[in-house]
Amino acid sequence: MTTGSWSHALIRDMKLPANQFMRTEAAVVMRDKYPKARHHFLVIPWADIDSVYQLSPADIPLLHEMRLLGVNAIETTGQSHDRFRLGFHMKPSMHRLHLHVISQDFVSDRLRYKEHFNSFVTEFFMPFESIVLELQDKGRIERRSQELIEHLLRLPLACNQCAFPCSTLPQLKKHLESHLDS
DNA sequence: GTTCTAGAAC
DNA sequence: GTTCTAGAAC
Repeated sequence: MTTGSWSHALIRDMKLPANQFMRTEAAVVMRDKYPKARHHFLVIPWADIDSVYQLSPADIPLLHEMRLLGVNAIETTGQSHDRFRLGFHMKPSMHRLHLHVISQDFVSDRLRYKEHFNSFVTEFFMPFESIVLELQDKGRIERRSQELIEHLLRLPLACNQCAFPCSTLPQLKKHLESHLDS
């Protein structure tokens, strides 16, 4: 194994039946190994697509199948669809396209860094529909600048559900718990 | 992606 | 004292 093998973990793990929460001929749903909210799924295609930046308009039917799998996964949680968002990270660390399906509580012991939170609540999280629209309009997904990526991940912490000010991550995490079951 | 850790920043 | 940041991981 090379030192970069961690970045191929999704490609490895999706093949293991124990990890396949759902599967079709096109894609697999896995639970995120380090969930950043109470419900956090990944939808990963079998096709060798590295990231959103390798997508073409021909992949739109696949994307819609991935979205449908994500919706099916949401339904197993018993929670309302509007408590979830589906989207892709602007700069993914792991190889193989993966659609995040994540509940918006962000209550998780695995949410440990400011960047974790900002990667899901800022424009760093690129909503499913906006990716489809960009593919339709431009024929591909244009790479974002490193400056923009760093800016988004370093934005001040702000609760995604209200205007409560949170200056530190421990403060935010405690505040997020107060939103549960509300 | 995560973990560990030292030093800075608060 | 607590939190954040940044770099290494053989």
